Amino acid sequence: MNEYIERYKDSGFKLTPQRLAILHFLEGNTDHPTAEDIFLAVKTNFPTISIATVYNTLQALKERGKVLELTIDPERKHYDPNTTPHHHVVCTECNEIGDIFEDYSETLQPPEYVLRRFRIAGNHVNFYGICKSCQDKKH
Amino acid sequence: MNEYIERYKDSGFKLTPQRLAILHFLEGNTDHPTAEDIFLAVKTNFPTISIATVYNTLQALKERGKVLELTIDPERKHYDPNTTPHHHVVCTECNEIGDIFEDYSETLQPPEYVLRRFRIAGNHVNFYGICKSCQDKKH
DNA sequence: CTCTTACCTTAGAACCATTATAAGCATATT
DNA sequence: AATATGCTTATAATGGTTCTAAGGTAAGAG
Repeated sequence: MNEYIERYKDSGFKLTPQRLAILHFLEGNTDHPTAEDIFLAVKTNFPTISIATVYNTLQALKERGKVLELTIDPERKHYDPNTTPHHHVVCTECNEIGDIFEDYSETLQPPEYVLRRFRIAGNHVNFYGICKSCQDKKH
Repeated sequence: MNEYIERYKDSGFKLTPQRLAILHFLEGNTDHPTAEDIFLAVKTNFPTISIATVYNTLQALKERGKVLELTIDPERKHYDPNTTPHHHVVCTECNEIGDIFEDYSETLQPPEYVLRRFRIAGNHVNFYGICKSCQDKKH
């Protein structure tokens, strides 16, 4: 837990028990949970937590660059504690999201007509497909 | 208008006046409109149209592969009548979306550990940046 | 032609993820 | 101990999207 104290002091981010529980759940999590996923998981150890606290905490983490909000699933937002540049693969059946750690930056150059209209800050690749368990479901 | 009759007969998609108005607005449109954008635009020529009809029509077009639903803007869905493979650039300030017609498919190969878990059907690149008019707004 | 059927449109209600509100709580500072 | 600040919470509000149910339309059957 000292890791957190180190990481968040000076950032005006109070490490309350609720926030520690959320941070602990997110630490190393590669499931790309939704706010509700986080809420339900933390609730088992911390039954009084409110969904509003989850959203508030995610907002604060987002502002501090500690978490990425993913707009990939058309139905809800997902959160990714891995803020290093990487990409994703999404199951078009169940919306499961997987990580892709591959550096495509060399080849992903936006064309001239885009550079004239936008100052580009980053990019992100999504692959779409069907995951194993959804393939199996279709007998 | 005969183009539409040709294009949609046999697909069980009735070409009502409302649908023709929506198709006409979408034809060649590169603005990536939201359902509300479409509703407001069509409403000027067709004041009785309902937003439900816009959503119903978009759903039907989506199912027939005539329109792509874009999950890029965290706030709302956008629709793209251009269904050929292409990519997008998004302004992180105003959510304006631009098209990128560049073929990255050669180099966008998902790694082995992804191919084992997903049957990949496609990919999509988003570039993030700030558009001209938002750059100017920050004086 | 009329009748039937299938599908479409519409207003409004419902839904649901997310955000806002306002009251109470906890902790650090004076 | 008093105060201030920021956090948590339940609940309400918001807003995009979907659902519902009633009526409309037009093509095909008789």
